[in-house]
Amino acid sequence: MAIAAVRLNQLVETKARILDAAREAVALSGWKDAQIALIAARAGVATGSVYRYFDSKADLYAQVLGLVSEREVAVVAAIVEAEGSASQCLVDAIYTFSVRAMRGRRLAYALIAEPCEPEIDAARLKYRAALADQIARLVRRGIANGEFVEIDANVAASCVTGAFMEALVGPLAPEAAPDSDAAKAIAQSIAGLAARMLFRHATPELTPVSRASA
Amino acid sequence: MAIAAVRLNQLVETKARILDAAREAVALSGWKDAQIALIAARAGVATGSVYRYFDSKADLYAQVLGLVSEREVAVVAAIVEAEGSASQCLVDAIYTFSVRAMRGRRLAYALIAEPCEPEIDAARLKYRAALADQIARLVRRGIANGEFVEIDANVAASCVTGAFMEALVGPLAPEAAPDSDAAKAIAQSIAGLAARMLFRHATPELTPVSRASA
DNA sequence: TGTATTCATGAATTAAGGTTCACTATGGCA
DNA sequence: TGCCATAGTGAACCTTAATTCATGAATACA
Repeated sequence: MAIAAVRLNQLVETKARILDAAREAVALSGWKDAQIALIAARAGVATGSVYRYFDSKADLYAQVLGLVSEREVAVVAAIVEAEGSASQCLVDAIYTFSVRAMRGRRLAYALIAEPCEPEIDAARLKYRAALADQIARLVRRGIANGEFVEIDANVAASCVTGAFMEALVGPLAPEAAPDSDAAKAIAQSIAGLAARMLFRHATPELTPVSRASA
Repeated sequence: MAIAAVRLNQLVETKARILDAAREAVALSGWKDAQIALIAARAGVATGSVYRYFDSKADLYAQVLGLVSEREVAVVAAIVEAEGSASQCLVDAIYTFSVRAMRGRRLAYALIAEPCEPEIDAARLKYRAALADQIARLVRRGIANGEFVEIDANVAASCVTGAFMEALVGPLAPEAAPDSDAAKAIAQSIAGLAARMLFRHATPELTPVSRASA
């Protein structure tokens, strides 16, 4: 039993290694290198082995995208849950998401904007929807306590999500390369703007200092 | 010379027929039917003939996307140029774009959100950029005359463009099917929200009646 | 009418990478 | 030690459309 567990661990580990290799490849040079043979080589396994862990290429990359997305969605979710005004949480969430994206720019670009296969495109839609869901919760809170204008929470969440995602496309593009300070400034503009959509009254401060390091 | 002109016309006409066929096919059932052989049949020419007019499949679809986009960008540009407050023009532009998109829902879905080949994805980015450029002009005007908050016009334009585009994804999806009235209501929500991002003061009326029929 | 040029045809070819599978290696177990 | 189940291997296979091209038809012009 103990040894069977070791064996199971190896399986889990190999799968993780393939997922990692795939993520790294995408983070390094985008979808053009998202080829089974290349990823297998990078993971140190044979091409065929990939198919012991994943049904298909689409499955593999959907899982890669899912893993990375989950992490980002979780970060946003944590900020959404945080205490404080809905307005401030919204600004923080967008700011943090943006800064993190620009920190891992190549991967973020691949996940958000880079032209890619239809299957990956489809997985992206889910990712965006998951993000929008988190934002929607925050929107409802803000509407409930009077901070935000009264509007359909899902429409509002889509608008907010679209706003900051689209605004990131330019800064994330490989030919752009804002340094850390520029990235923070961009993130602040984006967060301030996108959140303004919903504010009933004045704009809150755009200085999400504390949670920004998340 | 006279006859050469006739001949030239036929060439132009055939090319147009292929473009039309491609557009129709996409408008009918999306990118899955965007196949050279199918489009050729639909246009009433042989498969090989398509290659007398287009370098490649990617070229053909880039041109299809370009043609349709140009029209929409032109509509937006006209509203951007129109007299009146920048705020009102912004709301009108977004409203009109949204209503038009939902009127030609399947094609709009394909152009905006449907998972597709990387080459088409790439063409989409240009389309969005062109739209954002128009919005940016309006943003500059609004900033100049004090209607809008002072903010980088390009970032702002991206946010606005992203906001309404993303908000349209849901309503445009094939499984959704808002009727004409519902579509107008959605368009109004979107336009009102997206534009609010920029307003320095109060929200203007969300009743872009006159230009909405454009 | 003859001929050169251009255009159209669509079956055959190509390409590129995803997927399979017959075989081998490994490690647990009696 | 020998056997079995499970994991690994990677070259060969397939699939699916895009693309080509040898051939034929049509047109302009002398």
